[in-house]
Amino acid sequence: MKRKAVCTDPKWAGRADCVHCAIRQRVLFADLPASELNDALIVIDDLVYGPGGAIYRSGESEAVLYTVRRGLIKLVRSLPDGEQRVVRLLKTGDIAGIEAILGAAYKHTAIAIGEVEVCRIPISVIERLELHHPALVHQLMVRWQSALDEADRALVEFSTGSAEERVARLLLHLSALGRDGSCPDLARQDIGSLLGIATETASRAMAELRRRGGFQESAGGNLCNFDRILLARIAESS
Amino acid sequence: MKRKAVCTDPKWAGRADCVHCAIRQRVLFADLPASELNDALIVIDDLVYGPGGAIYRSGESEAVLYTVRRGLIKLVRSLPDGEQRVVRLLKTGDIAGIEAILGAAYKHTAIAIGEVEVCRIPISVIERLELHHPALVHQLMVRWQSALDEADRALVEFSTGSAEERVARLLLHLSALGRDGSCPDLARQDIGSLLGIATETASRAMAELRRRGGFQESAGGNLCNFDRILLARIAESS
DNA sequence: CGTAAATTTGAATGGATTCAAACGTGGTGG
DNA sequence: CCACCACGTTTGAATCCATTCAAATTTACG
Repeated sequence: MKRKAVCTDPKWAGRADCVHCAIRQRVLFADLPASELNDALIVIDDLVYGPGGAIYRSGESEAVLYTVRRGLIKLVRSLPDGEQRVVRLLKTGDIAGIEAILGAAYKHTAIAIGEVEVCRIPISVIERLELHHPALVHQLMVRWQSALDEADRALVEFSTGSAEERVARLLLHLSALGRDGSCPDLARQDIGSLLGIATETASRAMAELRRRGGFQESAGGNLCNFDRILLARIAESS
Repeated sequence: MKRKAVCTDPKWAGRADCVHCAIRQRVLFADLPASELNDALIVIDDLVYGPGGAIYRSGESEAVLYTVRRGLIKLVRSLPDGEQRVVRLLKTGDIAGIEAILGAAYKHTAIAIGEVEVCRIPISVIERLELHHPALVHQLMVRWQSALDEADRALVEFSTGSAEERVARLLLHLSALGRDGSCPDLARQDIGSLLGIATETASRAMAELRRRGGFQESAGGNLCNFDRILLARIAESS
């Protein structure tokens, strides 16, 4: 119901071209032969979401999963009392909504941070490919495991220690994502929700780390020039 | 190297008997025919660990995973600075060390809380059964997903809000595990490490909840008679 | 029964939160 | 083009909750 006729959907960027995909070796179909992919990609769409755009919402079930091609996605989960928390961040190559494979409703709401490009892959494609390619099953397991690793990281690194330690660990993590050593400047509210601290506390910690030379901000509003040694020292100074 | 000759290992309780297993419908082999299991169980051991016993340790790689038959296991992860945190608890039917399927080293240290009985399943058994039974693959995915759910729960419910809220949520969770409405009285240190609060804070919060009638303690040192309505109200009183 | 370990309780400290206000910035409309 | 508003960020100050250190108490166990 979300999907309109192709040309009227502002998010639609085109049919996917898995065979020539620039990040193919990083995604789910890494181990599949090109011949198999041609059949699949007729139903795989390439979508672009703007900042704050919702890829899917908690409780929906669409029988679709998404591969992140570009940008950063936050997975948000709500507490019964209305408070909500960012559970983890998804980067290029990660999968959003993997629980759809099991027929389950989405467990989180997935929101684009900045501009995000994703591939929308129906579960039916996975199921069809799965039959003949055990490698895909293995890839799925790898993805599940790395989601689990990230979840554990969120708990151990981002939810333990003082506010400054947590922010330092987050910056170390983010700065290691891209290859150019820069990373988007997250909203203070998102930082707080991810680290389990108040927005103001996140702002204070960021200001303090910048003042101490832990990082700088580039023209495009990105963070750069991280002093990883300094940040690492702060991150472990319990 | 940990495994001694069968009869000299004090943990060894016998060969597994999957076909007649009392919790078979709750474990990994739920969907497999009995005929297949007979071949497998010759290498599946039934082990019993005492309180504090280590099923495996972080960094080891044994090509073995474990099914929890009885008791509670805590998965512990250490921070670089030496501090350690309980990442999540495993209950009857859960799998410990599922990452071994991917050939990875164990990501946590698994410690028995109270007496714990587990089945020790070599990965080779999984791989052999996997070939002919897609249902097992599906079961594995289900397990991975539920581990992920539990990890998210640890973050959202156990690592958010005031100390009292967290303890109330933990008690609600624990009291829902067994069918008799009782649960083991966790060590205050474990509660603290699981909820990200100090041991003393955990003790104070438990005392306060007991004083308010949130639960009582039975003869066996277990907790019982939970006032789930009261606990739920406390858990959501942000 | 006696020692070690865990739990509980107390009091002081400190860090994070909260409430408020000031500041900067981007966008809209006059 | 500028005024103005909305929104996010930053900063300040008071409060509160959790931590920390310490000691008392209970429990577990040889």
